[in-house]
Amino acid sequence: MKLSTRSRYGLKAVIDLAIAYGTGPVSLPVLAGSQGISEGYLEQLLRELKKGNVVDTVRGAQGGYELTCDPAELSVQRVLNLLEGSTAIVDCVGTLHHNCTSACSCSARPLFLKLQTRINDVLECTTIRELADDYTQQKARGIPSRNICDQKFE
Amino acid sequence: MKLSTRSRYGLKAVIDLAIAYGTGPVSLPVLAGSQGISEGYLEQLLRELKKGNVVDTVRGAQGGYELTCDPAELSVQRVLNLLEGSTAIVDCVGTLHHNCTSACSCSARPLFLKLQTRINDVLECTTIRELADDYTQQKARGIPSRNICDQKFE
DNA sequence: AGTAAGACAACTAAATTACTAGGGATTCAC
DNA sequence: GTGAATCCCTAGTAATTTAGTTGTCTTACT
Repeated sequence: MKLSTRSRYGLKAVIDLAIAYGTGPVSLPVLAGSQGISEGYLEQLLRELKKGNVVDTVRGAQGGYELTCDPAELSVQRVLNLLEGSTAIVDCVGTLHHNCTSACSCSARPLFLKLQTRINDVLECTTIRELADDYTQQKARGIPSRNICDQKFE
Repeated sequence: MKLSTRSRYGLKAVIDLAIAYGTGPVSLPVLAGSQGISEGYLEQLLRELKKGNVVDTVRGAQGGYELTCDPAELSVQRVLNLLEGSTAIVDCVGTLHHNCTSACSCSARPLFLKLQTRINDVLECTTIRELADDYTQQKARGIPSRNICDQKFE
C-alpha cells in the first residue's frame, strides 16, 4: 500500500512549482536540488506530468518547468494519477471498471470500495495550492531546510 | 498504492474462517480451493497470521485453521498489518515513527497524514465479522460462485 | 500403520522500482 | 553564430519485491 518514490518526488516537485507559480519557469537542477535527487530521475517524472498536461516546459537557456494551471484548480488526485498510473488500491475498484465480473462473489469488495471512496475523497478535495500554502506558512514560522522526507527508519 | 495479492488472498481466507467460526477448523485445501489459489502460497500467508495470533491451527487429520477470536473483535487493520507488514502509505507516517526528522520541511506531509488517518479509520473500524456477514447475506440473495476477484482488466 | 493434515525452509521466475548514462534538440545571451 | 543552458528521449541496469513452487518433516486422527 506504499506510495512510490515517484509519487513522492513528483508531488513535491509540483508543490515547488506551485510556490513559484506566476514567476516564470523553474529549471530541473533547481527542482531536483530542492529534494536532493538526481536530475535524470526527476526529469522522467516531470515528463509524465507534461504528458498529462499538468506542467508545461520552456526549452533553452532560462527555461524550465511551470504549472499549466492555477494550483488552486489542481487536485492531488490528478497529479498522483499521472505519477502512479492509478490511485486504485485494487484494480477492480478503479475508476475505469468499478464493476468486477466476480464482484458479487468477492467477500472483500465492500471493504475495498469503502477504502477507495475515502482515499478519493482526500485526493480529490486536496489541492496543490493548499499544500503549497501550508508549506510556505510553516516555513515562515521557522525551521527552514531542504524539502526532504525520505530517510530510512527502523 | 496497490494492495498486494498477499493481502487480498489472506484477507479473504480470514473472512472464510469467520464464516466458519465456531464450527471447527477449516483445512488448507478448502481455503485455497475457495479462492482457486495454490495451497503452498496460502499456507505462507496463514503462517504469518498464526504468528500474529489471528489464526490458530489444529494439526493432523481433520485439522485446519480457525480464528483465535470472535470475528466481531477482529479488525481488518490487524489482519492487513500482518499480511502487508504495515498499512502505512509512506514510512514517515507509520505508527512506529509518526514523526519524521524532516517533517517540518516536507511539503507533502500534511497530505500524507490526512490520507493515513482516513485509511486507518476505515481499517480500524471495519471488522471481519461485518465483511463475513455482508458476504453471507449477499450470497443468500443469489448468484453463488467462487470467491474470486482477481481478473486482469484493460 | 497409514493417511490427512499443518510446519518450515529454500529456491525461483517475473515484475516493478529506482535509478543511471548518454546523446539529441532548442533557445537564449553574447 | 557559437556556446552554454536547458529540456527531450531512449536504453540499460541493479536491487527489491511479488508471487509463487518444491520438497521434506512433524503431528495426530482412525
